[in-house]
Order: sequence, then C-alpha cells, then structure tokens
Amino acid sequence: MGRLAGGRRQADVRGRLQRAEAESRATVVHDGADGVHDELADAGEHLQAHRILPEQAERRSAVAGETRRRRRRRQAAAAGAPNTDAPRGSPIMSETYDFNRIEPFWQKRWDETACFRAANPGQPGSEKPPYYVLDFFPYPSGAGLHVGHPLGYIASDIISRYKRMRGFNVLHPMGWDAFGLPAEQYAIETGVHPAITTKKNIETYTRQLRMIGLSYDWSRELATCEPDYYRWTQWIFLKIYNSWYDPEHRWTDAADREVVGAARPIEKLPIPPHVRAEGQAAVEDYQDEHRLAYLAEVPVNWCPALGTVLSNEEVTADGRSDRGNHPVFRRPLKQWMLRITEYADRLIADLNALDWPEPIKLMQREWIGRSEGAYIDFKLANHGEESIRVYSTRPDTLFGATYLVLAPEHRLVPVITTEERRADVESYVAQARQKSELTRTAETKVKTGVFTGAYAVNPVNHARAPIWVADYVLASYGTGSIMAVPGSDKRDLEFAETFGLPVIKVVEPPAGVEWRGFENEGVAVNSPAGSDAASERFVGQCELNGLPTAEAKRKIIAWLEERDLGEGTVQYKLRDWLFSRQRYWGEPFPILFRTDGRAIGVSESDLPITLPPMDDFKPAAGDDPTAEPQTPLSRAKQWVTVARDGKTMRRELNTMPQWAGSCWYYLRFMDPKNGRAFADAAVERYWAIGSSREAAKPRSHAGPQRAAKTGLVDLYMGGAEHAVLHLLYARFWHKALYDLGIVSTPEPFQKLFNQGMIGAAAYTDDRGVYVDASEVRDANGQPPSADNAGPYFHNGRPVTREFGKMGKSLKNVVNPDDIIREYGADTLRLYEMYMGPLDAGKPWNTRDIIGVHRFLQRVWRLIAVSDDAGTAQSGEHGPVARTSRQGAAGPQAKINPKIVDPPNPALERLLHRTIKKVQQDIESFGFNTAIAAMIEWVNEATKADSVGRTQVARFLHVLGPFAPHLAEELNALLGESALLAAAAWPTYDEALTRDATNRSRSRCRSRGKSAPASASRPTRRKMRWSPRPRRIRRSPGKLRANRFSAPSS
RNA sequence: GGGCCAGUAGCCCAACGGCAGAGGCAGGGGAUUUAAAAUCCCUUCAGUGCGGGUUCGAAUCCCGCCUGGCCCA
Repeated sequence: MGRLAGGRRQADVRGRLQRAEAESRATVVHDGADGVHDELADAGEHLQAHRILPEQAERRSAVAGETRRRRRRRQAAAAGAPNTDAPRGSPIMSETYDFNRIEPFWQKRWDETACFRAANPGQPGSEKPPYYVLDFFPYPSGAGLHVGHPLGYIASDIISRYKRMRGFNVLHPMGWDAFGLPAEQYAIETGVHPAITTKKNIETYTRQLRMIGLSYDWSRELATCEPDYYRWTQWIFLKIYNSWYDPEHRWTDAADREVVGAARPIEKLPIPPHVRAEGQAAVEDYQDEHRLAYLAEVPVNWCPALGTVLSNEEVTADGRSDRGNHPVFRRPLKQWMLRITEYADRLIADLNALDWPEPIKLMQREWIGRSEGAYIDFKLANHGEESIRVYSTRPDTLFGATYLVLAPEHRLVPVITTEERRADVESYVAQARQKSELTRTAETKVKTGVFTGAYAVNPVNHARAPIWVADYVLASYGTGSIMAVPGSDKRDLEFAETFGLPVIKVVEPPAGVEWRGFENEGVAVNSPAGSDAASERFVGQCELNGLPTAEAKRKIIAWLEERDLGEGTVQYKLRDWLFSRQRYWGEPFPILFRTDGRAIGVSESDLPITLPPMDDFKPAAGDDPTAEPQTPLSRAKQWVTVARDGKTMRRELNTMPQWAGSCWYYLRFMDPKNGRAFADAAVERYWAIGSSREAAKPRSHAGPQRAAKTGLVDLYMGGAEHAVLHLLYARFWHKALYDLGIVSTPEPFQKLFNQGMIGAAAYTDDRGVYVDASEVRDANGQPPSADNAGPYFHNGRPVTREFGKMGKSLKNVVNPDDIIREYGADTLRLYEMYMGPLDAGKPWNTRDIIGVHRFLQRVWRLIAVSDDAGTAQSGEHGPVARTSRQGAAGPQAKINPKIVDPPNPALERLLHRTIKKVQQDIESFGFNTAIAAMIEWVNEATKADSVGRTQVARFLHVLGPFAPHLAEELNALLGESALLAAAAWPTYDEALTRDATNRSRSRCRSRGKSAPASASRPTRRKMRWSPRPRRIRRSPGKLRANRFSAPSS
C-alpha cells in the first residue's frame, strides 16, 4: 500500500527532478541506490532537493571528493537553484541527451497516433500479413516490477517493432492475470477487498510498463477478473462441460492431418440401448459420466483451519500448510475434474510441430509420462479366486517380484489383513492419510510400511509373495498396488533392504554396472530361475532368459494375455485436472444443481455468472477435518439460490483455479471487446491462418495454405517456470476448442522462448539474515560491484555475499523506476538486452549500465548539437522539422554540422554489414551481439569527419527497435515527419557486406598480441608460435581458399 | 539422486573446426576543467575449468571428471 503511494509520488516528482537536473544528474548517475529518490519525493519543493545531496555525498564518501562536492553544492544553491530554467540553457546540458523529456514525449505521441494498434480484418493495415507476439501476462503483485521482470517484455518488444518495420500487422497485447490467491490472502489478512488491491496493482504495473516504452496495443488490455472477460471463461467451461471425448472418432483436421479422437458435443454421445431403456435419469447419468468436465470424489489436501483445499506445493513436508502451519488432511472431496488425460497422446504428439525449447518439450513429455506396461493379476493365497491387479511398467521383471505393496487407501487392505496384523495396519493407514503425496513419494525419505499377514501367488512361478502396505505407493497411480521388484527398482530395493525382503536379479545390466536397483534396460536372466526353492517350474512356463528388455516385455505380455492373467496397457502419469477451489477470488462455475442433486450447465444467455460482492470473503475455518467445506460463496445467501422454470436451484459454490483465466487469454486479445463471442470467427481465422484473404474462406476445406503454422501465437515469450502447468492446460483447452470447431489451429503457441533469469547479489549479516542489498557498501563506501569480491558492509557490519534470484525475500530488488529516472528507459532496454544471451541467466550489475548509456549519448552527439554550443547553424543542412519537434526534448537542438548530404563511402560498407548483422541477430534473438554491432558503427561514425544524412537515418532505423525514444527524436531532428515506429526496415546490399577489407581486420587487433617483439617478454613465453603450421597470413583473397585447401600441401 | 545448460581477460560477454576479441564495465595514462562530475582519446590484462581423444588444425566435435545455474525428484 505504502509502496503504491510512493510510486505516485515518484512520478509527481519527476518534473522537479528535471529542473534540478544540472545539479543532480552528475551526482546521481553513478548511484544505484533508491533511498535518495524516496527522500526527494518527500521533499516539498524544488529547493529542498538540494537537501539530500550532503547525505548522498556521505554515502559515497570518496574522501577527497566530499569537500569539493559540498563546495559545489553551496555554489549551486546560491546561484542556480532559484532559477529553474537556468540549468537547461547551461553548457552542461547542451551536449547531453535529455531522455527525461524525450521519452514521455514520444510515448505520448505513439499513444496519440495509435501506431501500435493492431488491425483486425476490415481495418486499414489488415492487408498486411499478421504476426502475433505475446508475453506471458503477469499476475500484478503488490510489490510492483523489478528489473528482472521486463527482460522478456523488452525482447518481445524489439521483435514486435522489428516485425512492424518488416511490413507485418503485429498484434502485441498486454493484460493481467488478476484472479488468484495472493490478492485474496492479502485481503483476508488486511480486510481490503481483492478487487481494490488488484486494481491498484494493475495501475502500478501499467505505469511501470508504459515507462519502458513497450509497444503494446493498450486498446486490447484485459484482466481475467472482469465480468466481460470471465463471461467467456465460463462459456469455454460450458463448451467443455457439454462435450465428451470420442477416442474412436477419425477425422481430418484443418491442417489436413488424420486425427484419431476428438471432443464432440454431448448430444452426439451414443447411448447404449440398455441405458436408454432405464429412462431419462439413467441417460443423464451416462452422459455425466462421459463429460470432459465431471464431478468426482478425489483425495485432496484439505486444511480445515484455512477452510480450503491446498495444492501439493502449498503443503510442507510435515503435512502442514505452508501458510500458517496448520494441519492438512488427505480426504476425498467432490470436485470438478477436467478430462485432460484423454488428450495425453495428442499433447505428446503435437509437441513435434512446435518451435519450443527442447528442454520444455521434454518436461511436458515427462509430465504426461506415457508408459507402456501391463496389468498383472496375482491370486490371493487363502482367499479363493480373489486376486489383486497390479500395474507395472516392467512386466519383464515379473520373476523378480518378491512381494506386493498396496497403497494405504487400497480397497483390499482391510479385506486381506489378518487379525493379528490388523491393529498395526490400521494405525499405519491412519498415519499415511495425513501425508501429502509429495512427502510420501520423496526419494530421500526412509521407507515405511507394514505387513498385512496375507500372501499372493506370482502367476509366472507360483511363488508366494507377502503383501505389504506402504505409503510410497499411491492410490491414484495405476491400480494403487504394485509388484515390488527390488532387483530392478530403487524404491523397492530400499524398502526390501529396510524390511529384510529377498532381492532377485532378473535383469543383467551392462558390464560394470551394479545390478541391484538397476532400472534401465538390459537382458533378462533368472526368468525363470534355474533352481529356486520358492518357485516351481511347470508346463507352459514363460521363458525370458536372454531376451533384451523390450522383447521380454512383449513376450511376457503375450503370455499373460493368453492365459487371462493380465493385459498390456498404456498408462500416464498425467492425471485429470482438479478444477475446483474453495475460494472467493476466482471465476464462479456456470453450473446449477437441481433439487435432485444433478448438476446442469446454465444456458449461455445467462452468462456471465458474476461473482457476488461480498464483504466477508474469508473461508470458514474450523478444526474438524471431516466437516464439509463451507466456501465463501456459500454465504452469499441471495446469490446461492436461483429460480429456474419455477424450481429452486443451487449454484455451484466453488470457484475455478487461477489457471482458468490464463488458459485462453491469448484468444481474447484478438477481439477483446466483442460482446457476442469470445472472438469473431473471421478475426480468429485472420490471426490464425495468416492473411485476410485466406481467412475469408470457410475453415473446413482450408487447403494447402494451412501448412504454414500449427500454433496460433507466432511468438510466446516468458519464463521457464510455467513450462508445464500453464502451457499444458492452455494446450488442452485449445485442443478441445479445436475439436469443437471453435478455433482454427491445433495448437496455441507456435514458437516459445524462455528468457533467462536476472540474478543479483544478496547479502546476509552475521546472523544469516538478509540485509537490503542497496544499502551495502565496500570498505571505501562505494556500492558493490560484480568484479569486486569485497569485503562488504551493511551499517558498518560485515556481510556475506551470494548470488540469487532477484526478489523480496533476498532483499536484492532493483527497481526499474530508479534506473529509468537516472539513465532513461532506452538505456534500461539496451542494458538488459546487452547483458548477455537472452536465454541465459545473468547477474545484474548496476555499474555496467553506464556503458550502453554512453553509447546512446554518443549517438545523440553524433547527430545533434544545441544552439547554445555555438557550433550549429540552423537551416544550413535543410529545415529542422519544427512541427514534430514541438514539445519534444531539447527544442534548441540542431543537427550536427558533420551530418552532410553526400554519404561517407568509408562508412557505407560497415553500415551494410551492421544492418545485416542486426537483422540476423534480431531474428535469432541475439540482441547482445546486435547492440555490439551498432556500437561498432557509431564508434566509426564518431571518428569520421562527415557522415551522410541517409547513413545516420538508416542507422536510426536499425536502432529504433532497441532504443525507440532516442531514435524517434533524432529521426525527427533529421527532418523526418513520419514516425520511425511505422517506417520500413532498411535494406542492405549483400555484395557490400562481403569481403571485409583487411584494413578493418588488422586495425581491430588492439587487445590481442600486438607485435612479435613483445613475445620475448617473460610473461609471453608460453605463447605457442612454433607448433602452429605456417600459412599465408593477411591475404584476404587467400584466406578463404586456405581454409578449404587440401591438407596435402 | 536424475535431466538440461554453461564454464574464454579482474567482471559481463564475442568468436560457420582456421590469426582467441566484436562490444561494454573496471584498471592505467592523457585531453577538457579553477575544481569535480560528465564527456572524449589512448592503453594494460588470456591461450579458453581439468584430463584424455578425433583432426593438418579444437574455445568449438567426442569421452571422463570438476565447478556453477536451472528444472525434476
């Protein structure tokens, strides 16, 4: 809260800062600390701005400089301060570029001209090919943005601006993932309604993002908590609810692919005659059992004290709530489930068509966890014909199954347990019920379990296998029971060693590898064993010895199936998606319950089902683990009951999880204001298919143009932390909508790029507590730097440095507002792109920022000089575009006289190479090297006596996507009235980019070895001159030939 | 514990298998300045984490270690 107020004050104070600029710029620039500005904000008026300077000087405390600075301050306070305009005209200002005026000016201009507005079909601009660039939309937290957040936004903005210049109609929107737990938890703690905190947080985020100059089409902004938005979230839920999955359905999809399986309307579900014969209720039951959204009793993490179900991630290893440390119980609860498992195979198969990072694809495949295995039936000894069905991915190891394990929840546990073991088993089951799945399956945990007293018979060798109960087996995976093969499974081996159970070798690993617990493929042995007292040989016994694992699997499955002892099957780790939350701040379900208890979907015309306004949205807390949950919505008495057709119905009282809104927001961005559909069908086809002409055709027989892309969004930029859940859920929804003919592509996101994490130094004091990194100083009172190992101090006490993710918990956040105020948004953009490869993690180092800032200043001075400097002659080189200059920064700026009409031939080749390099680097996300190339050209141009007007103009076009404000400003200064943001990307001549002159090659060798003479110095003795084969050097024509010449010479 | 990625100058990072350096920071020297800041010019600093292998030639390809980061457990 205080943070938000501070943000506004900081914005207000910006004007004062500018006036005080001549004073403060010089001292502020090197100081990354933010305390200064908070104090500035508190200062009531301009004069008081000077008050902070002594403190700042103290902080920097360069001893010699301190007194000088004080003197300077006194002089400034006496002479310059009362006259707010004086610093602007001073020589100090004349040659630096005034980003604080330039940036807001151009941001306003972009807004006014709506130049980032994407065109929908029928609007001017839609004749261009579409290109959709999307950022993972953020959850607007109360802390605001730190400099790590915009990394991906800046990169995608460069792509967006570049694509516009390449003639694309770019859709680049931004919105808010605004429902969710943090706002609600904050509300529970403070009593402030989540709608209010969410709105405030969105304002902060918007202000911060706008300051960076990101080219979003803000007219398409949306928030998932708005009824106009979640109306369609509910609509999509209804579509899913009113569908069933037909695994047999064979069809040709819009990309002309043969697909087996599809979601189809529930009315198309064939009703078996015997069901139909039982009447309407039976038919409805049958349909409900097949819907893609269905109600089921499933075990959940129930926390009665918090009054809600928690996700596995929210439960600690001791089975308590992450927040509040309350006990959490496993209990079955009736929940909405989505049948994502039906899509498992297609979710795996379609990954191949996507341009995603391989590790992400791998993670999704593993999350889905497809495994081919078998069900195997073990007859119970002493229970007649009763048998236990186990699931195994390694049926080939059946001869090594020395015992069985049932999950504590398995239905047969109470049935088979012998009387003398019953007390132990029951107490163990009760304990296990309280643990989370995460805890139960953690590999580090010591295995626990208890013997039931019962035995089963192994079907392949008739060996007696004791039956145990252990919590490392989950009821929800497979059949909830396993055959334990300690020889070929690490967890089984641990368990067997703990309880002294036999271990048999049935898989021969590669030479030199330990067989105990070996889980990979090998060759079957001891199957059957030559002489094993515990087992018997019999006629028709399966023989696996000598077979590699894959063949052994096939053979044993065939053997089992022949004898009706089991069957081969495919299993998935993926489970159906638990879709209910006992929360207030989420989408209400569009579901009503009849008096007979049956759920029915509301009609589409009744949408949205708005969230009722409530003052008391706390979940009902209690301490009874078996009490029915009382969700917040159950207390909205007016809202809960609805009259329909003369009958009273009850609303569904749970809300949807946070994923729901983020599952489809990329669709709404295409047509966010549409009140009749989530998006107009023609609009959807335009962005999906690629041109308005093709989009006008009917979808079903789209033809060969469809091959272009599988995913709707051309580029999706975001962090790897959502690699599985969000991306998998969104793909699932998209495919369901695709099957129903509602969207045109089989996948939502064509190219995915994960930007790396920005880390920062964090400091702990002697107690191990994190201290505010911005207050840490070295022995000289200077702020820390990456290349200085310390020692460092906080308030005079030594601290220890580590590197970690930037965030509140490590107290090492750097606020982009501060960086922008001191260096400008263009510098922030450039610095973040220049830090290193986009997909790599890298440390923030405030000191390095000055480098790219100097580059921008050099660009400014290359092209602009001011009247006051006395060097520019107005009008000499053509008219300055006065109209576009009006209100922009530095109205007195003029073109540098060295900018002349004739191009400088010496710069032309390098310019063409620069254009080519930047173009290629943007397309391959190599922004750091693109910037280096631009710096190189500016360094050359700075040295030159003259630079052609068209040369600097072309350069500015290349710079534009990176530093858009400065580029616009200078482009206008050159006399261009049109916006650079709407201009065309410059072309290069391939011939001019080749054949680099050896002049530039040899000149650039400043940092390497300089001359053979220096090789005689002792430090150079290690140089390997002689072992290198002699070859012709510095002969450009031969260099290439030499590279490919045969080794024979 | 498993998977993925990365180790190049004091620091951040470049380098189609072909002269280890594009660029930036920091350091040193100089210019400008009453002075400081800012700015500009010049400049020092390495043999690519370690050990093998392939190759005429390896930072780059292969194998094994070590270290760091991320993800999963």
